[in-house]
Formats: sequence, structure tokens, C-alpha cells
Amino acid sequence: MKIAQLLLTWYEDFKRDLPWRRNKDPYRIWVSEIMLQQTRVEAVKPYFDRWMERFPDLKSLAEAEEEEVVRYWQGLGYYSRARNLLQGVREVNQSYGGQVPQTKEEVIGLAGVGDYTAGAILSIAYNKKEPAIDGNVLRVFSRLFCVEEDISSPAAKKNIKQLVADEMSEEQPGDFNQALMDLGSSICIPKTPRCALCPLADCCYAKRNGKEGQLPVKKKKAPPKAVRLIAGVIRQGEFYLLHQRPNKGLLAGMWEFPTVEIKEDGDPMDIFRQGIHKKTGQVIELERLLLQCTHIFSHRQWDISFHYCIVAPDRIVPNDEGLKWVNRRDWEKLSFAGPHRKMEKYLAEKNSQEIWQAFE
DNA sequence: AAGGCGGGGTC
DNA sequence: GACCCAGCCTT
Repeated sequence: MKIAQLLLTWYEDFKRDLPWRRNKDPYRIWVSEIMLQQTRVEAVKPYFDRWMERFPDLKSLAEAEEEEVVRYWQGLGYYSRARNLLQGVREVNQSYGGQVPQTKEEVIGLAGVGDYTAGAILSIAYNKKEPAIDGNVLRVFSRLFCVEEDISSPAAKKNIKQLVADEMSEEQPGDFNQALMDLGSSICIPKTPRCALCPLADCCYAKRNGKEGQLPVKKKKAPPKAVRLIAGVIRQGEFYLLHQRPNKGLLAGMWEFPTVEIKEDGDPMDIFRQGIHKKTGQVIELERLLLQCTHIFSHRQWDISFHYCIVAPDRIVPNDEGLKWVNRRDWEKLSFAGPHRKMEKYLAEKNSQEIWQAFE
């Protein structure tokens, strides 16, 4: 029996009930695919539902402010996805009359839409016969056909894309692509595949050769870099000093408590004072240090040791571009960088009274 | 071809 | 603690 038929039969019985599978609205498919880039289904679900409540259709998103759009992405990571999605949606709204285009060249030309996402949108929303090669499909097919190349290499992706194209269902390309992803996430999983439950076990070359546990081959990632940071929770009355990160790079455009990197050895507080001094032009009285706490954040790329200093300086005049005094009540309008979001919640729980009481 | 870009779940 | 996830963009 053909792979496509076995797969689709299995999919009919075991497909997941997901919010973005309720209908074939291209806009909804598009949003879901962007959110799902490098992000697990369970993490996306609540974000997708909130998103559709606020931006139910393409036009409502196209007319929204970027600041609000990014706020709805806060905590999901890879924030350029939100900005690219907004840009792409505005493009469709203006250049395509609000209708998501139906050709590969047009869709892939939209901001934030690459080869995979274009294939997913076209196959799922319009039932076009386009492959959608993601991590799941690479893993499944590297096993099915015993592809021993490093699947992160463009050459391997090209080869597997051809194999997928050869096996694709003519009538249900969208279901075929989604079935592959469901299979990859529940059966053909990274470490020890559950071959006993797999509808394709009989036609899997890796299993036939006893190599299902060794595939796919994937090059190792570089180890994370260690970084020491120190951040200041700096208050004057009801206002806190916050910093908006630059528009490019890590956590682009997100807000944070003013942060200084500790590069050399020495007293962290001393380095903090000097660094903040450069940003503010004013000296912080360290005698007014209220609380110091340390968080460790592990990350794929960064191993961050984070010191927080809660201080109450005499007088600070911001002279750094992104520095701004923000009323505590206005925080909900800002998008905080990950670690600082947790600190913000911590402050909200402790509430100002307990923390600042010693000073008043 | 390589590296940057988040955050969280799983084993 | 290592690994990985419905990838894309820049250099």
C-alpha cells in the first residue's frame, strides 16, 4: 500500500483537534503557522485563541498598531515573527485586496514566510500540492528512506523535499502534510520512535535496517555563551526607569529594567553604578540598595546570570535614547523582555509597599 | 554555509 | 542538563 493512503487513513482516526483546524481560513492558517515556527503546539494554543479574539480577521490585524501586536506576542519568543506577520498582512491588505495569494511565488514573498510556511499555507488553506518540510517531516522521511545525511544541511532538505513530493497525495495534500506532522509529533518522535503504533512501520527502511534509533543525523549545536548581567529596578515615586531595547538583535524593541553587562572581574555593584551612570548621567546612591536577587536563565544560546538591584536613587535624568520613566500603572501597555517579565510579576506580587517600606 | 533569534516541554 | 520544537532572515 502507498505511503499516502496509509498515512491518511491513520490521520482520519488520530488527527488532533486543534484551534486552527476549525476551518480553512487562510488568515488563520497563516497566523498559526507563524506562531508554530520553532514553537510547540501546547505553547501556541492560548496565544492563538487570544490572538483571534483580538484580531479575528486579516483586516483587523492590518489596521492594528505594532506596539499592541507585539504585546499579544509577549512571551512567545522570536518577536520578529510578530512584526513580519504584521508587515505581511498589511501587504496582503494593500496589494492583494485582503486575499491571501494562492501561488508559491507570491506567498513566499510575504515577510516572514519561507519555504515551509508557504507550502503549509497553500496546501492546508487552498489544498495545493505543495510540500511543507519542517522538522517533523525531515525526521519522519530520514527514517522512512534511511537518509543518513545531516538533515540540517540544505542538500538533505532538498533530497527529502523531492521524496515528499513523490509520495504526496493528489487529492488531499493539506491533510497529507498535517498527517506527517502529527505522526512526527506523536509516533515518529526524536528519541525512541513508537514504531509499534506507526502506520508506516512496514515501509520504513530505517526500521527494516534497525536504524530507527540512530536517525536522523543532526549536527550538534554550539554550546551557549555565558553572560553576566546586572539590572536595576529604579524608582522615583510612582515612576520606574525602563529601557527599550534597540530595534535589532536580541529581544528587539522589548522593554527591560536598565541593564549592564559585567565583562570584567570586580564588584558587580561597582560596575552597575558605573554602567548606569553612563546611561543616566547621574550617580546612584548605592546605600539605598533595597534588595539584590539573582536569577539564572538557561537558554539554547545564552547562559545568563542575572543580578537584580532594587534601588531608590536621589535624582536621575535619563540621557540614553531608550530610557524612559514609566508609571507603574502603564506597564501593561509594554512588552517586557522575558527575564524582566518575571521580575515584573515578582514586583506585582510583592507589591510596592513591602519592598519600599524600609525607605519611606 | 553559518549564525542569530526565545521560551518552554520532555526525557 | 541536554535536546528539541509546524523556521526565517541576515551575513
